[in-house]
Amino acid sequence: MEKKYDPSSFEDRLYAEWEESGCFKAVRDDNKVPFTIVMPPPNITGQLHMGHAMDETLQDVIIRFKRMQGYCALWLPGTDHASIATEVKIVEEMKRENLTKEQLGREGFLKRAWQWKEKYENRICTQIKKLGSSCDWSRLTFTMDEKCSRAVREVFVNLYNKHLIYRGNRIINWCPKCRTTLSDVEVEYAEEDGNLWHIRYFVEGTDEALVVATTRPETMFGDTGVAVNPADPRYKGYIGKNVILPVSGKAIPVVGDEHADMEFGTGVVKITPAHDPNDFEVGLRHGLPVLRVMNDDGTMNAEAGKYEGLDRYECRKRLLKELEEGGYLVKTAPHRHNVGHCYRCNATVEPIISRQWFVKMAPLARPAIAAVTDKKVTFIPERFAKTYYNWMENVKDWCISRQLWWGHRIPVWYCSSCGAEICEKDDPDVCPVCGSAEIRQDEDVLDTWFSSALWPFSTLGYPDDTSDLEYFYPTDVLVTGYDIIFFWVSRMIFSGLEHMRKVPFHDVLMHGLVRDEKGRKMSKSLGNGVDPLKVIEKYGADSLRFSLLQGVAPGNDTRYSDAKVEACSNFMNKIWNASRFVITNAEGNAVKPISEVRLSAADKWIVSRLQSVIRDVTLTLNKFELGVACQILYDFTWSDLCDWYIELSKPALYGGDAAKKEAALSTLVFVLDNTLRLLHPFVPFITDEIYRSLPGAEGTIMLKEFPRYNSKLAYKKDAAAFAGVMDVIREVRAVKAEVGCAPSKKVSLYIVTENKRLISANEDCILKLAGAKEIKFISEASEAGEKTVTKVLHCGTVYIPMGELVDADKERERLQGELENVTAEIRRADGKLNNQGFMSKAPKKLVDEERAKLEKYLAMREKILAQLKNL
RNA sequence: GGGGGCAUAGCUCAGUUGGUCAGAGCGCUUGCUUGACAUGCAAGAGGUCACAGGUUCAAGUCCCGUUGUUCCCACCA
Repeated sequence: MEKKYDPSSFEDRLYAEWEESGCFKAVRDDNKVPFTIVMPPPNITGQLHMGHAMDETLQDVIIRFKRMQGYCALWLPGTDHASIATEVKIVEEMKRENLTKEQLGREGFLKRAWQWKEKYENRICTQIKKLGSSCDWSRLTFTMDEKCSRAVREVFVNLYNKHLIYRGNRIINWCPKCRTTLSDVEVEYAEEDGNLWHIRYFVEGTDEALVVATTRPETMFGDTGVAVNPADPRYKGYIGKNVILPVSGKAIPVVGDEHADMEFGTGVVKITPAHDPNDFEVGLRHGLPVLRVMNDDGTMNAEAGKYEGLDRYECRKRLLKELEEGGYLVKTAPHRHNVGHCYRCNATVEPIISRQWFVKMAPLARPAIAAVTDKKVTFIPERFAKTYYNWMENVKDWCISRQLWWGHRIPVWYCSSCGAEICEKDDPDVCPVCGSAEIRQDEDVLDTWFSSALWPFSTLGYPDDTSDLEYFYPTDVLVTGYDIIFFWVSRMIFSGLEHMRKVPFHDVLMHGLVRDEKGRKMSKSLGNGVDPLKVIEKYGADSLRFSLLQGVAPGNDTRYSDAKVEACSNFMNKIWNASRFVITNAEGNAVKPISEVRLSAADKWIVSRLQSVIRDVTLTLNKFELGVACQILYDFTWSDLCDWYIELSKPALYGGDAAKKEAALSTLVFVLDNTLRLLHPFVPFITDEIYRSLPGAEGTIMLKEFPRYNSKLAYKKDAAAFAGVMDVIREVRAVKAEVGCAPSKKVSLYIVTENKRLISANEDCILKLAGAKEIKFISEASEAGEKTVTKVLHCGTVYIPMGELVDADKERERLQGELENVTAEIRRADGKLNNQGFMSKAPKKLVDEERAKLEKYLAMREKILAQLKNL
C-alpha cells in the first residue's frame, strides 16, 4: 500500500477494471432474486450537478449493497432527450452563430440535435462514472432510442384507441418565447408587483358605465362579454344590456355569472374566453364567442386593430395611454399577484385557447391513487404520499403536444382529401379511409415526460414480452428528488399500471435538494453551483459521496460545504492509515481465521462490536436510512476500531507472546475485512483499493459477500465485561489530565476489586492505554498510601498516587462532585422503582435493569463516602 | 385559500415503532513528535431538545394550540 492516501492514483484505474471485467452487468439469473433500479435519466442539456451526484450516490449505495447480498442487481442507466430544455439550449447555441431553426429546417435542426445528444450524453456518462456508479452500461438507454420510440408509439396508439388521448380546443399555457404549449406542471408561479387597472365600459346608448378591473388590459380586444354577479344589487339591472368596448367600439353583452366576485375589484369582470381559463368557462356558459387577440410569439394580432404586430407589453403601454387620454381609465391600483412563468426560459406564460392533444387523466388517476393507498407503492418518507394524493386527486387533463421539433413526433396523420385522422402503430402511406396519398403527419412532438413516464418498462423491452421485463419488472426502488413527484413519479405510476398492469416500483426513496453553504438553492443565476467533478478532483469521489450521505435524512434538503467534504476526506485518510497499520503488521505472518485462534478480551470486544454494526447497518440500509448507516460506520471505524482496538492490539502485537499476537492479527484482519465490506457500498474506491492488499483477498471487493450477523461472534458477556476495562483506562486518563499529570508520566494504579481476573488479564492494555507503569491489587485504601486520587468505578476502585500534584481540598471537592452525580442517579433509579405505575406497567427487562443500576450506584456511593472519610 | 417541512451545543445537522437520546461533524479550551494517521491522539467546556397545554408509569420522540421560518399546490379578474 502507498503510504499516502491519494484517491486520484487509483479511482480511475479501479473503475476501468470494474467496467472491463463486467462487474456491473446484470444478466437474468433464475437462481437469484432480482433487484432493479432504473436511473432517473439525466437531461442531455448540460452537465452533472450536485443534485445528480447525490441521486447517483444513493442509488449506487443501494445497488452495491444488494449486489453484495447476492441479488441479481440491475442498475439501468440512461439519458433523457429533454425536449424543450434541449431545444432551448440548441437554439441559444445557434443564435450565437446567427442561425435560426427556420434556416436549418426541421431535418437540419434534428441532425444538429442528434450531434448535440452524442456530445452531451458522453459527457454526462463520463461524469456519472467518475462518481463510481456501478450501473450496467451495456444497457444504456436514451429516451429517443428506437426501443423507447416504439414504446411511445405503442402507448400513444393504445391510449388513442381507448379515447384516453384526444385532441381539443382548450385554454393551455403558452410560452411566447419557446413558442410552445406547456403542461400545468411546467408553469412556475411567482409573485410580482403589477397593477389592477380600472377601465370604464359605457353601457350602450347611455352615459352610464360599468368599471371593470383587469391585470391584462391588452386582452380587452378579446373581450366578448362582461360579467357581474347575479346577486349583486349594484349591477343586477345591467344584465342583458350591452356595453361598448373602449377603443374598438364593439358592443358586448353583460352577463350574470357567479364567477364575478362581488368583493373583488369593482365587482365587474371582463370576459376574455380565449385568454383566461375561467373566462373560457364563463363564455361556454353564456355562449360568448372566443376571440384570440395574440399571436404565438406574444404579439397582438389583427383583432387588436392598430396595435397589430406590437408585443403584448408594448401594446399594453400604448393602450393604457390611449385609455387614459380617452377618459376610460378610472384608476391604476398597485396589485401584487402570482404570474406564471415558463420553467425553461422564465418568460411570462400566456393562457391561450388552442387546439392541442391531451391525455384524459381521471380514469388513469384512480388506480394510481389506489396503488399507493394499498401500499403497492411506498413513499419514503411517507409524508410524500400526501403530496402525491393531493395532486393525483385534483389532476387535470395532461396537455402533451408541444410545438417543438426535438422529441417524439405525434403519431397522427391527417388526410387532406377526406379529413380522416389516422393513428396507427405503423406509419401509414395512404389514407386507410379514402386511399388518398395526401396525408401529412401532425407537426408537433410529445411532452418530454411522456416518454419518461414509460421509463421503467420501455428500458426493459416493452412492448415486447421480453425475458428482462418478466424478470426485472416491477423494479424495486426509484430514487429521486421530491421536486419531481408530479412531473415523473406520478406519471410512471399510472403508466405502469395502465400499460403493464403492475406498479413500476415498490418503493420511492425521495431525497431533497443539495443547497449551497448558506442554504440557498444552487442555481446558474446565483452562480453558486458547485461542480462535482472539481470536488472529486480535489478530494476524490469517495469523500464527495460520503459527504452527500452523512447526516442526511430521506426527503430532507442538505447543504453542501467544502468543510464537510474535507471532514469526510479525513475519514478516508483514517481508513487508509488504519488499513496500512493492519496490513503492514500482517505482512510476513500467516494470518489464521479467527475461529482458529484464542481471542483475548479486547479481541472479543471488537468482534462483538462488529456484529452489532453489521446488524444495524443492514437494518438501516434495508430501511433506506443511508445517513444513519453512514454514521454507524463512521463511529465504529473511527472510535471503536481506530481509537480503541488498534491501540489495544499494540501490546499484543509487540509484546512477545506469539499466541496473543496471532490472535490480535487475526482479529485485525478479520475486522478490517468486514469493515471494508460494510463500507464498500458507500465508498467503493478506497475499500476496493485497500482490499486488494489484504492477506488472502482475491479479486474485487464489490463481488464479495456483504457481512452477515453471526450470533456466535456476538460475545455479549465478554464485551460487557471488557467495557469495565475501558472504563478504567478512560477514567485514569481523565484524572491525569485533570490534575495536570503529564501524559508521558507513568503512574501506579492501586486497585480494590472483586474482579482481579478481568483486570490482570488485560493488564498490558491498561498500562499502555492509561499511561501506567504498574497495577497493584490491594484490599484497603490505606495500602495505596497518601496523596492519591481516587476513582470509584463499577468494576472497582482505583487509587492513583500523584504525590505533590494532589491537593487534598481539590480531591475532596472532586469526590464530592462524584458523590452528587451518583446520588442523583440513585434518586432517579429509586424514584422509578418506587413508582407503582412503572413497576406494574414497564417491561420487566427495564425494571431489572433499573434495579441493577441502583445496586451498582449504591455500592459506589458507599465507596465514595468511605474515601471521603479517609481524607 | 389548502397542504407539508423545519425550530435540538457557537455553526451545519442526526436522533423512524415513547424507556442509558441528550448525539456527530466543524469551531472552541487544555495537554501531547504516544512504534497507522498532526488529514492525528487524549482530556474538556457547551443544550430546561421554539413556547404553552395534554396523553402516559415514562415524551426532542405521540396529540392539541401558539410563535417564527421555509416549501409545495391552488388562485381573484
